Amino acid sequence: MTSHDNHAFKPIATVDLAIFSLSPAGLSVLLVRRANAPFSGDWALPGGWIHIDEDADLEAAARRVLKEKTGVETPYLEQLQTTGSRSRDPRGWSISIVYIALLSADDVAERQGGMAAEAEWRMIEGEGVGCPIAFDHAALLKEAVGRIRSKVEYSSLPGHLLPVHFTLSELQSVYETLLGRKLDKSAFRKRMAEADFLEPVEGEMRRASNRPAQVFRLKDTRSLALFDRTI
Amino acid sequence: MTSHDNHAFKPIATVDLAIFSLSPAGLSVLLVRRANAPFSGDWALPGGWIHIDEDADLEAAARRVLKEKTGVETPYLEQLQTTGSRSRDPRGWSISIVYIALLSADDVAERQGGMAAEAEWRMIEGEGVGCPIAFDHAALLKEAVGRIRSKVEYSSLPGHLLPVHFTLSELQSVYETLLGRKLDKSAFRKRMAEADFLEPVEGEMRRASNRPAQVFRLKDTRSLALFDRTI
DNA sequence: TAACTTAGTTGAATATTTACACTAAGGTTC
DNA sequence: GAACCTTAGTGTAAATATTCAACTAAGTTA
Repeated sequence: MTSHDNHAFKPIATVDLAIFSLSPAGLSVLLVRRANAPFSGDWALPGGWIHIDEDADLEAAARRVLKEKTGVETPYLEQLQTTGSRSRDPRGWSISIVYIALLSADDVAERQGGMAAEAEWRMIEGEGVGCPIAFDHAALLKEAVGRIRSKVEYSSLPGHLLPVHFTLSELQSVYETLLGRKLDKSAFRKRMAEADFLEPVEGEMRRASNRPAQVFRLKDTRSLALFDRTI
Repeated sequence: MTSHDNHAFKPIATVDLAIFSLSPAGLSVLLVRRANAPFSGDWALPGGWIHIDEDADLEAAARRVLKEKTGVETPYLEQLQTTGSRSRDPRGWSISIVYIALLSADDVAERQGGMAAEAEWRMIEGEGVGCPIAFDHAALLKEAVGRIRSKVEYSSLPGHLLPVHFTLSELQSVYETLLGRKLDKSAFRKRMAEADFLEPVEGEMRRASNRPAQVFRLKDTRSLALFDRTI
């Protein structure tokens, strides 16, 4: 290519994932305990090398890592950002391509067995988890949490954390939990209707000791719907 | 680290830039002509290897490339996305970290000399330039143009393409050009005032054969202001 | 069957947006 | 220098959207 071709820099490159799910009190992220140096024994975001033979592209690598750690194959997945520097890994100049994955509560419930050993869900408190984590993963997690909280304001993001089937009241409740404030029921329903990302599951009603509620599902589990305005 | 440590994959990694400026009819992007294989002689987004000794982190690498190609040191710079795949470069599995840079019209005017030879401004028409470009750069450019057009709707982005000093009418005109539609003057001025990213240059007025206009500048040339709603 | 609970809708008061007209401040023309 | 032209900048009334809270609906439980 250029004169640089001879000493073309090949960095250490990993794909790391901030995998989120919903716990009753709010957002949780999946952490794994590192088995080897550096940071052996510390908690970290799950990640791994790109497998040149196995992975066709970056997103495929992210899906592979996700499947290895959780057993889940069809999450909502989006690229967050890439960090790279001389100092973030003691082994040398390294790059991390970070993805955000959102797991449906159904996936979390079903795949308890498929979870990697030494993996653990940790509640998000404020901008991160309460304990130190390896590398610059605390900063990456902070970015991820910021992106998620921001997108709750103007997208269908919370719908991707619920079970496949849910009611409007359940959806509203997740928005309220993630936003940390109450929403008006009628305004909320109007926004959801406008954004047009839900479809009723015909004939399915959630029954309790009161008026039954219509059950809905996402029209598209692979992409977010964006609102014209904040919720 | 893990058993992968022995065959830790080290991809080809470059930092590539979509450098935008304003021409009278709209947005332009800087392309360079490739001197070597692959795609020798083709136009491409400017980019380069990471210099392990010179660059502390990815953004530093992007700034270095930008300075080499344009002479500009203080642009607005933001990371767009990272692509990586087996097939995007014939030399093997490769990664490109793509940045968007916005150049002030003053920078473009002043640094005509500092520009790299074999570099050229190309008008954006629709989603890209009218001619084929190397690698997957057409797709990257399309993403970059999409991000820019989207951010015009809810941010101060167009202000970073103007000369350092400008009037509100000039700013509105850039918004209109990039959006492809006319805006209401009074609503536009209200948005700008709310967003609070402009400061008047005291005593400076743009004079013509009509009422003089107050001259403004950005309060912060390194970051975008985001609006509460679309413009 | 009355009471209770949550689902889902309606509507009046309030705030925001939009469209457009208006005033302001120069230079230019005659 | 007065009338006129052009663009800067502001004001306002009508239309639209949001907010807040009450209302009706449909089930279970006592």
